[in-house]
Amino acid sequence: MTTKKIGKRGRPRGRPRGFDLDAAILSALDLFHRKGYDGVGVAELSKSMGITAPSLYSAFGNKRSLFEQVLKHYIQSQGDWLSAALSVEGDLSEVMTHFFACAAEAYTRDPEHCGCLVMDATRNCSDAEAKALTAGFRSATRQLICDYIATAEPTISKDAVTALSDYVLMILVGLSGSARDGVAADALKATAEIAAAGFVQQLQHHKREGTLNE
Amino acid sequence: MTTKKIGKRGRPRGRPRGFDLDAAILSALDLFHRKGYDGVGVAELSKSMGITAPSLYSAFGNKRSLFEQVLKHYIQSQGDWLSAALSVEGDLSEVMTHFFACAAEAYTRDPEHCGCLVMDATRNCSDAEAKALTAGFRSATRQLICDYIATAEPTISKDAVTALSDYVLMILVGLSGSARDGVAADALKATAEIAAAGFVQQLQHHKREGTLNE
DNA sequence: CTATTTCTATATCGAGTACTATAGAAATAA
DNA sequence: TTATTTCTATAGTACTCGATATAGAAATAG
Repeated sequence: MTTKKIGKRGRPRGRPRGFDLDAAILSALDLFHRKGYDGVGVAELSKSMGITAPSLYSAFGNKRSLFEQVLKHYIQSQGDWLSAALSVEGDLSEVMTHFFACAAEAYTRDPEHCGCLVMDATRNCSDAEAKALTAGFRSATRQLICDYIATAEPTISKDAVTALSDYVLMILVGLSGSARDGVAADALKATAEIAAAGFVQQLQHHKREGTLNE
Repeated sequence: MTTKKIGKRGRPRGRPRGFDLDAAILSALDLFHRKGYDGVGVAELSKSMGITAPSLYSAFGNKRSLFEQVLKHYIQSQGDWLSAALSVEGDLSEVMTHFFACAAEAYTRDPEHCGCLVMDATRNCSDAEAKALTAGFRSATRQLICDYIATAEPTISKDAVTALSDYVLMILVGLSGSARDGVAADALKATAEIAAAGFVQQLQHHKREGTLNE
């Protein structure tokens, strides 16, 4: 993990790396998603990548730093369903109902990689810094949802936005955990619909409150 | 873990055990609840119990068997809120709203032991048999809820009971996981109320279906 | 070519994992 | 008392953990 001095022909000075970084990250993502952070060892990671431990450390620093890069890659690739689900047309109730359905679908799409890496990869993890990494991404997700709700429904109170956002995140935790517990895709989708009904009802409750106070 | 031959005075033959079994199980429960199954080692367990590893193995067999006994103790003590919450007077909607509130309260009552042992202790666990133990208790919980709903509302279809039970368990997973993620007690209680609203609405939907088909 | 840089492979570090063989201590029964 | 049973403590099994020191191989620059 040292900075590379670039030669005149654009290539770094010494012997070039003998493996593909992105492929290695994908390989690590596969394992971290299956087994969680503590469930995977460096030996298994390096073997799955087809490289040796020193090469892994040279390329990624350490296990935690590799996990961080895996998380970022995950957000950019698999995590795109989130922003996509919030980009559809419709009022807030419709969008969030669609959003919950998308979550249930995303969390069960690949039976080998159930649930969400951000939600569940560091559960019962002994490494506090690794837990902080996922916590940061969860916090960012919560902020995203907060902003979306506040923009879509400017009339409801800040407290109401907070409560609804907390609820949405709790549902994501529940859907991800249930998916990892083996709940089937259609069953999870049905529970997501019920969860959406709760959101819609609570939102209408807050909207009534808002108009009463005008 | 051998069977003990009882002497004439009711006490076993040899040297009696020098520590309290129940206190040891409580000590193990404390650690398993904090850190999960894989997060605790036998050395830490025995140290916390104030005994040595051989004494632990003699008394409990192995780590997994100790965990099993801890789980059973947990169900009988902390888990009593579940049956208690289902024993109150009221219609199904009222009871389940109370049930969700009780779950949120139970999962945040002790800040040192957030969430539910059955829901979260074996997340990302490498021991398949330990995972099967918690899965069995989750399955029993689901059955309990299934039976309760079917008894309280005999008119709704079997599929509706299944869908509602799946939803309840998903909410428990979400509440437990969120509690372990550090969501505050009052915030979790607010989300539990929204989740209850979803249950009530879906139940009324199924009841309308039921009366239409009569 | 030589010198330099950087990758890779072997082998290993100390610490921790679940678990146990052995011996001694403490209770019992006879 | 002596013999038996069972607990406890020391020490150690073989294994895995994350991480690395060292040496050699392969690419560069000059």
